[in-house]
Amino acid sequence: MRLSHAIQDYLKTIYALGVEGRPVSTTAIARRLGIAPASVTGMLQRMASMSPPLIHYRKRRGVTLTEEGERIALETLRHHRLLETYLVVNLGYSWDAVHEEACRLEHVISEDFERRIAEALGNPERDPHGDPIPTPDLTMPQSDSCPLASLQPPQRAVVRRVCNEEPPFLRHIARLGLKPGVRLEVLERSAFDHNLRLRLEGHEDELILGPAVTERIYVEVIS
Amino acid sequence: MRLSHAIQDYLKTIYALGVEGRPVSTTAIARRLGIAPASVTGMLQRMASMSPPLIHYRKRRGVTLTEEGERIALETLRHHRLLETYLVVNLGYSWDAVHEEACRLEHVISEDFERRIAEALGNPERDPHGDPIPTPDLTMPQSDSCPLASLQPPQRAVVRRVCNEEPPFLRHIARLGLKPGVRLEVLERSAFDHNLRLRLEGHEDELILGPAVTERIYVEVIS
DNA sequence: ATCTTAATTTAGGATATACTAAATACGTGT
DNA sequence: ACACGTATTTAGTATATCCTAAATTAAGAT
Repeated sequence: MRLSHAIQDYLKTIYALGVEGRPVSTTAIARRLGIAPASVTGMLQRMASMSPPLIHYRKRRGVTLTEEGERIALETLRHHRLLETYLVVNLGYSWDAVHEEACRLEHVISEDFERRIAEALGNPERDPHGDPIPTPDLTMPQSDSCPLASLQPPQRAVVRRVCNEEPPFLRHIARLGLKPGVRLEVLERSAFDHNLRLRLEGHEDELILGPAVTERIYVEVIS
Repeated sequence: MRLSHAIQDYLKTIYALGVEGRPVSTTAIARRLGIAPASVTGMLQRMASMSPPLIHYRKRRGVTLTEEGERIALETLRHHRLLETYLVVNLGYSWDAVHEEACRLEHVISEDFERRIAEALGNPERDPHGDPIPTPDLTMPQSDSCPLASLQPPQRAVVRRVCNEEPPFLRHIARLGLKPGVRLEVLERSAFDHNLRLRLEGHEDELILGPAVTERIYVEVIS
């Protein structure tokens, strides 16, 4: 049975908000999707009473995904991230412009289309922002990156992932040269504002970044 | 203002059925879209009363497109045919598999996406079936092809266009080698069933085709 | 234990897009 | 001019997805 775009978006959202199986609240979903909480309640009730059910719903306790719900969330996420990658690699989009386009395309492409772009890209494991792409059998590649914000001088690390889809943020990051794959060294962490001073590999000048940035950038520490 | 997929489909259909400005009937639209005539009436009324109106609607007389309606029909058709071309040329689809995929994608791609695939393809004027692709300023390329069915021996012609999207039909045509660009010579036209006997350039054996096929294949006569 | 506030759900509507059944208009042949 | 069959429209419903306003529940503070 073909599910609606709206439902696919709900599932993606619940997947994204539900770290380690903890239930996701109505309000959190509403905020993320930009719709009224009351509308979310209605939809959650419907999704819980479908067969098979897409979510476990406990009144006023929040929701978690069923196996079926997670399957569809991952399917949609795979579409999204493969599309983002394809748009950048094969159609010359800049990385800040792909999210919106992929959000619309992800709901309508066929499994055939998915397979073809995956193959054209060489079955990538990461999209241009470094987000892991669910594999064809819908398991999410794991990685042990941590927020840049958690590093201490003089640790060195590689940028792995930028966790914010907003175009202005992404343009800012790109201008600084912080794209996935870039190596960096933390020079100083200031006490109260938690700013980080760091140097990027191959760059002369230093950067100072606040937590609003460093918490969104995930890195892998170089031992 | 962004129009719904449904409305875009109605406009495409009215465009396709409305040869030389003649009004299109409710029933014809319903048949083509596979929905009930009553549903079409409702939608046509809505489309006629939008601002700007998308169609001229005269009760029980049928509808024609307004300038705005035609603009959107052509825009959608441009999307559709560029997508079909892109799927065949850049993603290796066979020509009988692209219609369905393009029907879903055409409603969600951005103008930016349109521009990029057009450029990647070298701004083609025809899709894989030979259908003309509206230009970026939304004029439809004209051509003077005619149905293969209208030829008489010993006329010679080039296949230009196959006017039927059904995958089995397209597979049949491809198996015969009748793709756009192929030259052929009409050897005989039989009197009552209007079968055509013909030979394709570069093929040894002859073909005999009935009107169900020859009326769907458009050719340009070689003088 | 109660009060207050924030989160959530219920109730009642709106819109877009379909449906079926019934009513109406049109065009053709007599 | 009329009657019949076909095309079309109207009327009344259904579903999906959103909304706002009001009611309810839960959780933390006094």
